[in-house]
Amino acid sequence: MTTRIQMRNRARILDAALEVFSQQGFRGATLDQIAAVAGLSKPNILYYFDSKEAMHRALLDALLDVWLAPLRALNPQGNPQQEIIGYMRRKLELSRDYPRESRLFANEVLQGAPRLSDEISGGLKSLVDDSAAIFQRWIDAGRLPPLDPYHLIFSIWALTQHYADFGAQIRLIRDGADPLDGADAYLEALFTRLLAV
Amino acid sequence: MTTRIQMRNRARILDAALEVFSQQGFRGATLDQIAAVAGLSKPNILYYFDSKEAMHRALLDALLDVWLAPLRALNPQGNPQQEIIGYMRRKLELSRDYPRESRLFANEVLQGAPRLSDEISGGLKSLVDDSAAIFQRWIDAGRLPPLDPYHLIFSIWALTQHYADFGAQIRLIRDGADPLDGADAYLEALFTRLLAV
DNA sequence: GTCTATAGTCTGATAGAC
DNA sequence: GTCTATCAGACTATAGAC
Repeated sequence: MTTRIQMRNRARILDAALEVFSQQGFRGATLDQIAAVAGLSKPNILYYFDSKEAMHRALLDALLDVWLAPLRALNPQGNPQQEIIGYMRRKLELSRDYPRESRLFANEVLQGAPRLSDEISGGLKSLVDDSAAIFQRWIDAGRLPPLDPYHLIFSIWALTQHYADFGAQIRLIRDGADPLDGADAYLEALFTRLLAV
Repeated sequence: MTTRIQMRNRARILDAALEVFSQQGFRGATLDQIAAVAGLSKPNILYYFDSKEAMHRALLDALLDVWLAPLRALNPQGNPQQEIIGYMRRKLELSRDYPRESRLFANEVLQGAPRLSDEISGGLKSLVDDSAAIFQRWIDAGRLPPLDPYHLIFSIWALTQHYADFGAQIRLIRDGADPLDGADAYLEALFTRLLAV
């Protein structure tokens, strides 16, 4: 049986682990740091998770649903421009609301995705293939300009995730301002121009 | 005096360090790994560099010139569309020719840029400010659409560096193909559409 | 469930022979 | 200049008291 205290502690540990892993990467993070952020002792967090890797895996697995939800929400029957810009907006919201998750994912991919499970990578690939097929049909129907569908998806990821993953650099250049200031309007203008037929 | 052997060993160590740091991050990298890749013993690489951090610093410092060169090549007297697309192309070439350097930099920024020297960050900021001012004058003259100059720069970085930094993810989705396949044509089309007045 | 204590391993760096 | 040997500290994980 799982008590309320157990659930609360698990949640606190995962939140602390996300905080540390997203900033330091897997190997850079230490259980001491995670325990300190969680406000628990080191053996205690290992009572809830078998190992450091188990914590990391739990975070990546939990990430999957949140991360792919915007792409799943794409409607093949909708208006191409509205659908794609809507997808971009939802991805940008993820950068705003879940920057730590974005950096956790970026850290993992940057290191060659060694701990990304087959489930995650497989689900990701088939979802991208399906979405690219939808884009291609819109292009064939003359409702979108002839842009490579895969690169279109990559460019949405690149543009939106950049604000979370490279936020430190943007803050440095813009004197500490919120990296996402003005990003909505800029990206909407960019995609409006890009997708016009 | 510095001999040829010393120079060659220094270069081998730096190349090995780049290989390991770019894939594992600063804390994830170990001197054992770097020594193995360099084909030298651990004490020997510490004979050439005082510490692990000294190696990392040497790499980041060497990175500065290469990394900022494309932005320096911007010509205020040139044609806005050609200048910006030319800048984008040179940045994309960096992702193709120096993906490890791109990932080294990404790792550093992702972790909050704790080891980015003031010289690097200061030089970066003033160069970006100058370039943004050039873009703004082009906009004021009606030669560019009214796009936020800073976000325009961020989007060039995001789009081009993504192919190096997230290459593992792209390779996974595209069945192992070269991440940069078709990127040139796609990005040229994107910026042609974006920058048209 | 949570703690202190600690085992066992890894890591950055140094000592000293050659 | 390069090696073997090794130190001191940090790290993940476990043992065992409570």
